[in-house]
Amino acid sequence: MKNTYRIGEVATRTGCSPESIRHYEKLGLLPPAKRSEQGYRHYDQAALARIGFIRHGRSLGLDLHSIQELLALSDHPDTDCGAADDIATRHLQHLEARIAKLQALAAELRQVVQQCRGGKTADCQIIQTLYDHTLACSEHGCG
Amino acid sequence: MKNTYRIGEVATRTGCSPESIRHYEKLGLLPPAKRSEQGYRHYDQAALARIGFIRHGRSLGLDLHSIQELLALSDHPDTDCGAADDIATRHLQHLEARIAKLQALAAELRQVVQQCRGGKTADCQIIQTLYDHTLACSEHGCG
DNA sequence: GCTTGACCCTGTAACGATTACAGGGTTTAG
DNA sequence: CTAAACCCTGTAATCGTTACAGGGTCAAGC
Repeated sequence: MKNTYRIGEVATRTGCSPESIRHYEKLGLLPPAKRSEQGYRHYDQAALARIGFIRHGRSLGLDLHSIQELLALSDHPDTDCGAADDIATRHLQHLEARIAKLQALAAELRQVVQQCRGGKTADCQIIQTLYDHTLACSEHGCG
Repeated sequence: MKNTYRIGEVATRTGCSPESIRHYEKLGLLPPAKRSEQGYRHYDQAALARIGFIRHGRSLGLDLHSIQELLALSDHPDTDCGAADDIATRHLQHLEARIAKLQALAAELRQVVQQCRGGKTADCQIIQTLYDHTLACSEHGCG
């Protein structure tokens, strides 16, 4: 059981590329890593946990700014939890809005695809629909 | 009824910013616009229709590369319609996959948010869950 | 005539998160 | 001793859009 890891091993353990880890450090989500005499970054378990935190947040679709806010809250255990709840709830609403929009898009695209009866491009209903604004934009206010 | 429009008027008519129009031209989705003596771009009805095509494709979530392919097909009316169908179908599948992923994310995030009971950050379940990989990653293979 | 504001032009950089280099040094295994 | 695999920094690419900077053109109003 090693107590420190170089960036490559951290990458394999966390599923986070070395480039991303360095990027997080540059952005301030990670504190400057300790360096060996040759300048190699070394990470301990706490750093691994922090990178895992970031990765998990990213896998939930949180942006790095939100994750940074959550990390800042985590670094100050005495602050109120409501701020964290706000960030997560805000993101959840953002997600739900995006899902709704994508579903509307998919429904419209499904309709467009179904209109295709084969044949030549000149008669293709997919292309015709894209040219004709009034058809596909009628159901939801696009543009 | 004018027969040509300057870029600003095209922008208001199509809902596409002048910057984007110039960008589409640089990328080759639009042919080089005719210029006035002073170098101002001028557009006719056909160009307006083409920009509308692009905008509509974008509003459906198509990327500019796919739109360029569709425009190329549209420019060659004798080609087979199947290629257009492929592009649209491929994008639809892409959309559906993204929706499914976002829904899984939202479900997980909803669960995380519900665990928050208020209080101090030190006890916040939102932050704890982000630190703890095993909890939230169990349901779908994240990472 | 002269200024003000609204246009237009080009080229470049920013956004967010990641990836891919180039160009160089270090470690490790054969 | 050498080749592969690793590490470093810094820069540029990706995607589509927006925002500049720095300059030219044209209309209306004084």
